[in-house]
Amino acid sequence: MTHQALIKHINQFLFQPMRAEEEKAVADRFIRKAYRKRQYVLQAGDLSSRNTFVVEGCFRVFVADPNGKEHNLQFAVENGWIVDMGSLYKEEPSEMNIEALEDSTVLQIERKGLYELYDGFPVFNRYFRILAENAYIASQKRLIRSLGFTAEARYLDFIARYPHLLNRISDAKIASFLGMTPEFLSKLRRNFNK
Amino acid sequence: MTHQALIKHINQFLFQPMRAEEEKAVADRFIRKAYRKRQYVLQAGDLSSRNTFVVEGCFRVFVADPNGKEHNLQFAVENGWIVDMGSLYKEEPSEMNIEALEDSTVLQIERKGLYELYDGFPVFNRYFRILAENAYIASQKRLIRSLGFTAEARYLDFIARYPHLLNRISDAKIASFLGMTPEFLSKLRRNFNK
DNA sequence: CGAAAATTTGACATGACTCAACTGGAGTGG
DNA sequence: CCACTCCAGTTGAGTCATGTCAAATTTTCG
Repeated sequence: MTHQALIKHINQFLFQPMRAEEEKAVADRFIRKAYRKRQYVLQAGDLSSRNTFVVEGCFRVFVADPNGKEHNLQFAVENGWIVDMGSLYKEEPSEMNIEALEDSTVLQIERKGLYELYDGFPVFNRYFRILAENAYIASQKRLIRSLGFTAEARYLDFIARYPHLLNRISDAKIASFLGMTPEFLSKLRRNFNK
Repeated sequence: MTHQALIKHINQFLFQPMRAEEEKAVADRFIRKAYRKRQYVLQAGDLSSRNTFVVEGCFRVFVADPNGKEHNLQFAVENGWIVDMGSLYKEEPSEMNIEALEDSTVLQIERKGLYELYDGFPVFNRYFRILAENAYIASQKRLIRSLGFTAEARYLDFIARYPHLLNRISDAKIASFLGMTPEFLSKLRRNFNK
C-alpha cells in the first residue's frame, strides 16, 4: 500500500492505531505526486489549496521580502509537512513559495478532503492539533533565537540541532534560514576552522 | 455563570454550540483566578502545568537571552490564551516568563484536565487544533517580518495591525516585541513626526 | 572538459546598539 | 496636596555586528 509512511506517522501520535475505515479515509483522499528538483509546489500569489506530506525528498519554504531578497522559513524532509497554512485555511493568496530541493515524492490532500477528515473522524482533529502545536512550538523557538542570538550562536545551534541537513542543503540556503548572508556564514565558518 | 466568555469563544470556532455536557466539562475544569499588575503567571525554569485564558486584563510573554536582555514574544488581552506550549506538553522547564501588565482575571486549566477534555470530547481537539493553527500562522508572519523587514517597517506594521495595544502597552515593551531597543524606537518616531 | 553554480575573500558601508545624560510625568508617602 | 522618587521616553556621540559589492576560487555536473 502506497500510503504506509503517512499512516504510520499518524499512528505515532495516537493512543491506538487508526481503525480500517480511518485508514481508508486517508487512502481515498491523499494523492501521490512526484516533484522534480527545482520544481515549485506553490508560488507566492497563488492560492494554496493542498496540504503536503513528504514521503521522500526535500523541500524549502521561503518568502521574498520587499527588496526581493529570499528568506528560507523551513526545510522539510521525509515525514514532514509543507504548507502555507495561512493560505490553505484563510483561502488567501499565498505569501510563501515552496520548492523541491531534490527529486521528491509526496502525498497531497485537497482542502475539501481535509475538511471531510476533520468532520468525519475525530482522530484527525487530534493528529493535526498535535502537529500544529509542534509546529507552533518550533516556530517560537526559532523566533527566540532570531531575536536574541548572534549570528554565530544561531549557526552553532543549527548544526547541533539539524546535523542531517548539513550535507543535504547548500550553505547559501542555510544562511538564509539563519537570517544572515552567505558571505557572513562563510566568514563565521572560517573562524571556527582556526 | 462565570465561564461565559470562554464558552462563547470556543463556540465561535464550532459549527454548532457545545452541548450541555461539554459546557459542564469546561466549567468543571477551568478555575477563575486573579493576577495583580506585575505578578508572574510563569517564570523561566518552572514547569508550566496550566493553560490560561484571559477573561480580562493584559499579559506579556517574554524570554531572557544569554545576555540577560528581555524579548517580548507575545501580548495577550481579553479572549487570548497564554501558555508556554513547549513546557506544558513536553513537561520541560519553561524558557518563558509570563507577567500580568494590568490587574487581570483569567481561567486556568491543569494539564490533566486539558487531557481529559481531549480524550473525552472530540470538540476540544477541533477547537485547540484551530487555535494552534492560528497561533502558528501568526508566529510565522512575525518571523517573516523579523527576518526581512527593517525596524521602521516592523514598527509601521505594528501600529497598523495592533492600534488598540498602543495606549495599553509601554513603548519599551513594544520595542522589545519588535526586536529593537527603546532608544531606536524613539528615534524612529521622531522622524515620523517631522 | 567546460560552463555554471557555490563558496570564499577583502574592502568598505551602515543600520541598529550602547552608554550616559537629560526631561517630564506618575505614583507614593508624609 | 506638596515633595520626592522613579520610571518612561528622548537625545546625542561613538561603536559594532553584519551587510554590500566585486572579484577570485572551488565545486558540481551536464
